[in-house]
Amino acid sequence: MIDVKILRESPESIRESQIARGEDPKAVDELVKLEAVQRDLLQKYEELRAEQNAVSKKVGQAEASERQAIIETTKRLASEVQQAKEASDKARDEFTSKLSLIQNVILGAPSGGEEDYNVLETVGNKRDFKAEGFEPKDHLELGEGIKAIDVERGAKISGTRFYFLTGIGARFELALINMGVEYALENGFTPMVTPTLVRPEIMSGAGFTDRHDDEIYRMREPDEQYLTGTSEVALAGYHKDEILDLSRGTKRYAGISTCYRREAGSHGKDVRGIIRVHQFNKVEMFSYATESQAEAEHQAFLGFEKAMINKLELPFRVIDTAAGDLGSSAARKFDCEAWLPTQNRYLELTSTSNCTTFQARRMNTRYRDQNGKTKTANTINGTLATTRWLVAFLENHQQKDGSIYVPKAFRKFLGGLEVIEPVKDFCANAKGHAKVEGK
RNA sequence: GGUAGUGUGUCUGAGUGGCCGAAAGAGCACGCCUCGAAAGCGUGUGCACGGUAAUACGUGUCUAGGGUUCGAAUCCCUACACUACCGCCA
Repeated sequence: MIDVKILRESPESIRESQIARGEDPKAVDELVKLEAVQRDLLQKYEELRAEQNAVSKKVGQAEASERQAIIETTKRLASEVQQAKEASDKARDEFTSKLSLIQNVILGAPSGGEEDYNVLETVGNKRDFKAEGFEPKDHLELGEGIKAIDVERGAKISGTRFYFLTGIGARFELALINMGVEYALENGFTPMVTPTLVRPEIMSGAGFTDRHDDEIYRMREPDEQYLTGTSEVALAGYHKDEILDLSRGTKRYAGISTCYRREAGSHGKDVRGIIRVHQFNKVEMFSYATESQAEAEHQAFLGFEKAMINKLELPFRVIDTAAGDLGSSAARKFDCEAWLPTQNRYLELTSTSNCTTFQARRMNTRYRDQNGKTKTANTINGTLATTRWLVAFLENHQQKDGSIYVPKAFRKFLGGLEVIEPVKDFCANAKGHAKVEGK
């Protein structure tokens, strides 16, 4: 939720932000009017209420003889107050429900839609498979070759866009998570295994509202929880209604959780393999920061993501996402996208957003500044590692014979494996991939 | 799932219809004392919104939402949470 103060004091900045996102700025003008109406009605109610309180107070002190007369007048007042309150509440509800539809005010993001991102940086070199003398295979073919991915049985068991990670695939997943957690620890994050079912107010507080029905799983009645698509949701709610001490730096958490996404709006997109799936695992960075810490923390998150991708020796680029492609909570978002040789395009591996005060406002998470004043906290989130990395890993590190090179920094998390060899038979242990470091 | 109890400010905790935004203590801030600190003493100390040049002032807030009443921390209902016991279960 955006700050009402900004709406009152500089609605122009919100208008501009909405325009950059490709939204109709008329909604902002309407909100300004609604806010004034709402405030006016609130004042009227409060005046009446003050009068009622004053008169009611006299009842207790009055002599028995005059008490009855006073009660008569307060009775009349009480019904007026009731009416004024109803009018005021109604105006407030209308205002807040419309206010909550306004997305966060952007912070330097380029304006425009999905294609209007800025490329900030390109890291590493794309491999030249022609020069190497073979046609690259895609991640699914490779994954099946080393018996790491089984989408057929995934579909049999759960439906399309589900998969099994088998043998070395399952080990890759655990290794990646372990590497992420170890790296997070080195950088002052507290690892957290989070709930993946959350109450509706946590879901909407984090900025995932019912508007996103086609993206979100929800429990059947009478259970009201949502399945979260990222541990960001649980971590954004973790400090709900709390006042944090951020005087010694940001509060950093690394959420480890399974993530669930309906992907109902993405028919026909990324249908092959495990690029876009309903369920995956993720290590997610999440930070609470003061106003002055927030942008630096966002940059730090981007740095952590780049470092992690470098550990896997993947070629990638960093983009500054355009306003129209930001989530409603984000004021700015950087994505790291790995090169996908078989599709001749980049694929999003990480995403880090600065949500400024948008999430924390509804969660009522605050901190005290140097003067002891309470202020709404800023939240920053970012992917540290996730199942999708397997796709980029397989495609970029494949060798002519279908084996997969394991980057040095990653080996210790994978039992010392240097190369993953294709295997004929399904094999749940490492014996089928026996090239171990040092041997 | 059932029954019972509990839910008060940063924390502990008093408060059973008007004198309660709330005793007391702790914590915190400031001052005195001290070379400095601790102890001691004194003063102050919630939040949100409206309002003001700033004060003043007003409204709301004792888990949340309803209700009763002229008036609710206090009485009633519902939800949520916690605790205990029972049941069930990995």
